[in-house]
Amino acid sequence: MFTESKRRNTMQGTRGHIIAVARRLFSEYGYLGVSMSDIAEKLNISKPALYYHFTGKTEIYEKVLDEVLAALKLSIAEAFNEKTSEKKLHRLIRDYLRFGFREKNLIKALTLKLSPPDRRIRKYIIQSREQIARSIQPLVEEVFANKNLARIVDSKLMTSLLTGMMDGLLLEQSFFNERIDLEKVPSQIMSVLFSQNESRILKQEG
Amino acid sequence: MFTESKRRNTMQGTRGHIIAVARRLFSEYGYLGVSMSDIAEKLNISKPALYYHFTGKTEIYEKVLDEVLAALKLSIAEAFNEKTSEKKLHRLIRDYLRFGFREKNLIKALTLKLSPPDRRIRKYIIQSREQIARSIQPLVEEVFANKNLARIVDSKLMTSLLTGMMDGLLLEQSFFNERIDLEKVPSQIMSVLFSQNESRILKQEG
DNA sequence: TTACTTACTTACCGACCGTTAAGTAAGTAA
DNA sequence: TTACTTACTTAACGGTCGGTAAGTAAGTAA
Repeated sequence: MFTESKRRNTMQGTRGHIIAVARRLFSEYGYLGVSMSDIAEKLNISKPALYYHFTGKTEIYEKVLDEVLAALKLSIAEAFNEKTSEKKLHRLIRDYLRFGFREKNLIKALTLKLSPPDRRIRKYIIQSREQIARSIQPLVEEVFANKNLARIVDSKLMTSLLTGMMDGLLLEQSFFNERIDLEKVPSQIMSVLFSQNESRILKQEG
Repeated sequence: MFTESKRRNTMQGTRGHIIAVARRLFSEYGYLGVSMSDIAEKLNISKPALYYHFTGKTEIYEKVLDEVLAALKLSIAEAFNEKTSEKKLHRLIRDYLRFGFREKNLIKALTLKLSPPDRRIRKYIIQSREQIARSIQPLVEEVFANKNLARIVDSKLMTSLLTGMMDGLLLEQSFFNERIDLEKVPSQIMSVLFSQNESRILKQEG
């Protein structure tokens, strides 16, 4: 029989370790900034061992993206558990920023043109971003509905401005090393985007 | 004497060509995505010829940044020629977005960690970004001064949100290939950021 | 015990990286 | 003409890249 305990390294376990380590490296240094040797070294295994588990660098990157984007989607879904629209959006902003801070360069790196074999990764990222935007937009619409701004800016652009703002903050923050204050900034973003004259939308949620 | 006309390639002329070509390439593919061979090939000269004019890749990149950032600063300075604060800011936003579109990956690429010899480039970029932020902030303050928001969000964060928003839009736009509509978007950004109940701040400027 | 699979390792491949050494044709200065 | 400088070229360097071929120790199945 297959005695799990005596096996020192199971296929699945090692794959998981590789992805976890690669995720940290790619998030920090970007796709071009991380070599297969870097990954292997961090794992204390040989470079070719990586090719036992994956077909190549591209596949590893793809699996890392799978994991990360799944986590982001989950995080967004959870924000919908909050009670009011405002609280939902507030939490979504906070979690998005938190996420973006951890995975700094993972996606950003891919905006750079890549060699042909990596086009499908690009496609995959674009798809994922579209999905994310689509999941945010209804929420923006809700919060946004009864404001006067709705006559000037449609909710799609508004969503775009919101995600843009968040991405931009993350970009800026990766230059200067000040961390975004997740206690305050989400509220302030909401004030800026959605407040009219009076703006006492939100405290923190418990 | 020095007969300029018979000389086929003058030092300065060639340097200028190299920088111009390198600028286009770095803007499109980022620092790591462009090799010295790429640059040389586009110029129809040999790779070592580049080392006659520059000490290395780093210096070329630095000169490209010099040129580009000077252009951006000039463009910002020109925005201050407009008459009202609103028009100034409107034009600044438009020009910033236009600029960012052209130089997509030039600066973004540098958010990725670089090898030690390139640290100074990073430093240089950070400095430049700080300068730019400082030049925008007073304008934000002006437009922002008599709005209620000023009590909730300070002008520094507001500036940060503005540049963040613009950078984020550019980032997003580099994923999907839709161009930003420079006729409309700047006004809409201003509406979102600065409008209170009534928002008829701006048409276009002639 | 024997045959086979799993999970690696060592050694190496060709391509390309940024960079340098050495040579050279053309132009300039005396 | 001679000596020198300018603006390159060809050839090659050591290093690293992503990827592969071949061998191997340990575990499993009969």
